[in-house]
Amino acid sequence: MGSTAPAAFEARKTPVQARSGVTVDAIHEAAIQVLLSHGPDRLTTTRVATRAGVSVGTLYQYYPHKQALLYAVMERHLNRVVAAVERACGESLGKPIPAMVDAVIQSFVDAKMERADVSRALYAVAAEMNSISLIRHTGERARTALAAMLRTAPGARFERLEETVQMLYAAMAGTTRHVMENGARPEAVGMLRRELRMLAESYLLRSADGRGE
Amino acid sequence: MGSTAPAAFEARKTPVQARSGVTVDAIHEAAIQVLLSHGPDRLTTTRVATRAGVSVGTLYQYYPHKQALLYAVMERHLNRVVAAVERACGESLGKPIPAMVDAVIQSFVDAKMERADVSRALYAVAAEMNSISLIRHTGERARTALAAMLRTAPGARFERLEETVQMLYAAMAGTTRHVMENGARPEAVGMLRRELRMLAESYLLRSADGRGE
DNA sequence: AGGCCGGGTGAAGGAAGCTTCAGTTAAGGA
DNA sequence: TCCTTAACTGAAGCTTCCTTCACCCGGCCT
Repeated sequence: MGSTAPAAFEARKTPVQARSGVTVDAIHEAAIQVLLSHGPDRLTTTRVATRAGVSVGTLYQYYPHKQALLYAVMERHLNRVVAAVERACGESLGKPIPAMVDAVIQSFVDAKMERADVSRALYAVAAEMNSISLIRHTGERARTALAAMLRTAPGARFERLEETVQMLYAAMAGTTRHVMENGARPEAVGMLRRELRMLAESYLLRSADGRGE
Repeated sequence: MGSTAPAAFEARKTPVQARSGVTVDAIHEAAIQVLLSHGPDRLTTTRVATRAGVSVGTLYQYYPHKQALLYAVMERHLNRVVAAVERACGESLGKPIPAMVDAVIQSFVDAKMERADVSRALYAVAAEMNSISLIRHTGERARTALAAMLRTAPGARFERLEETVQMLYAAMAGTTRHVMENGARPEAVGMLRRELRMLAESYLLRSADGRGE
């Protein structure tokens, strides 16, 4: 985990005994809770530690500073989501576009929703991590997987695949974020699933010269 | 200005003489500069004041606290953008869907780009204003205008206009944000314009039962 | 000329947080 | 059982900022 994390954000020490593993998890979870209940600017290391049931000192044993903690939480979440997208893409190679869309949109939304609270909490953090490449890099991975998949769509010929994929991904991420930031109510999620599929499908079919099936 | 701003965020005093108007503008501009060069969490009132060429005291003469300043900057920008969308919608009543899309997407992207730096700087702030209704409220206005426009599209019958509009707006905002956060390079903006139009058009035509002409 | 007032100044008080470190507690092997 | 070492503790130092307030400047009216 975190093999590509910039030096400044690397974890301080790796859990050896079992209990410390539990502690790290508790800290992660606490960070999310605090993020949600107090907001990003009122997240203090002490608060996180208290919520996790440990002392601040313990927190600093695993993370060199506050930012590193947030980075780790973010990383864990993003990895989960891209992994889901990559899997869906891999399993849809060669299928017609509508099937691809079904698979990808579903797994994407599912991954986000499985820990909707985390997603929601992290959007706020993301802004302050702007300069960091983590997010950029993760998006890159997702787009690569999508492009690889679309290239195998039977009968489809994308004029500018790069751009199409970029747009597709931005639309996916953007609309999902929107729903999240408005509370992710079940009916809103249902509508997201339905409409996002429609949006993606109509856009892709239109972009694919050869009609995509 | 700011007639709907919550009491806690209201400006302290309204400029009377000309020079104070200049000062307020300078402070606004400085806030944006600092936001861009230092990031939201390193924006300090002193830094903003210095950059604006005034002293902190002056800043506090117009805004009761830091948040109020950021609120004001945000408000000004959002108003500009929604106004542009509302105008485009108003002028496109009764036109066929592709024409509507052309007008709206163009004015939206234009409005964002006219002060791309502001847009970019404010995304970061937005996260910390999550609880505030300003953003929600502005989105509402935009969606209302879009819905009113789409209702007049000849030959189109939208099954679930509410949802369609919500999705459309989320896609517009989401993709634009994406481009912004990646630096808004000219070619990226060009691609945004082109692809967003295509995406919106194909989605809307597909959503409109009656084909929308 | 005198004084009123919009506008401006910036040192200093005080709160809030991050991070450290000297010291304590608990595991697990010998 | 004893000892080494991982894990944990939390008060205190230090820094950073927000915000205030007592005071200054200069135009304009009488």
